[in-house]
Amino acid sequence: MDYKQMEQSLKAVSDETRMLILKYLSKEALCICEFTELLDMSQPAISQHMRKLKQAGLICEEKRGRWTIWSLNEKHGLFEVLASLLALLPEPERTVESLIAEGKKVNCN
Amino acid sequence: MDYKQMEQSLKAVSDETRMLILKYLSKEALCICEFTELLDMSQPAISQHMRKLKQAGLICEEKRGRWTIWSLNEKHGLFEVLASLLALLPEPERTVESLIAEGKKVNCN
DNA sequence: TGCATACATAAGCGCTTGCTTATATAATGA
DNA sequence: TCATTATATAAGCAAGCGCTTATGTATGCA
Repeated sequence: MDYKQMEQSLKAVSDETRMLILKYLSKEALCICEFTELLDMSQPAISQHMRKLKQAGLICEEKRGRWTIWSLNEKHGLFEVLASLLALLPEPERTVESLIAEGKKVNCN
Repeated sequence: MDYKQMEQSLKAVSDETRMLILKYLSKEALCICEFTELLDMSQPAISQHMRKLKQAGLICEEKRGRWTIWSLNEKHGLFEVLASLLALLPEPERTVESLIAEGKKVNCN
């Protein structure tokens, strides 16, 4: 891997919001509207973070109906390192389980 | 490790110049004036990169005479991850050996 | 004592980042 | 068909980044 590529990938990761997004995605695929709930952030803000992660090749999108489902790209050259980084981080307070309990989890299967 | 701390550490790493500095330091301790030669950069620019890496706790300084000798902080929580990241990067074109050959390597022992 | 060396720090400047608000697009459903 | 939903995109703006030049500080040496 060259320096520029690693720089771009690490810059994409080194943001608290995006680290949270990646932490959630390390457990399950999610869509934008779920992140706006989980992170209590505006939809454009989340969309822009997703774009940055996608440009770095760290996540994949899959359009399904109105939703775009995002997941970690396991084929990224830094996937293993990323996984060990995410493992060092605590579980976020707001969980996907609590979303389900509140009936806010989208069912896009 | 909390999110803010990892964000600060990764932000410090995710810069091409600083990745090069860390790559050199993964082999041996060096001082500022050697980096100005190795990276062909101004002294203040290097000093400011060092300050950023030090604030993130990634490197240690040791004052010896007029020189400040910098080395990797092996006790940093991300040291192992950092080492595996640096291992993925190619050797820089300009080597410390070439500095020695040109008589530009400082001997501060 | 005086000058050179090694380094730190500060101000300034152009560029990037991450949010906001506003708007566009595309799919779904009554 | 028309409103709703999910998402993308654009413009604008404050804050941060990385360099420059200028200057301060401490050490070593003649």
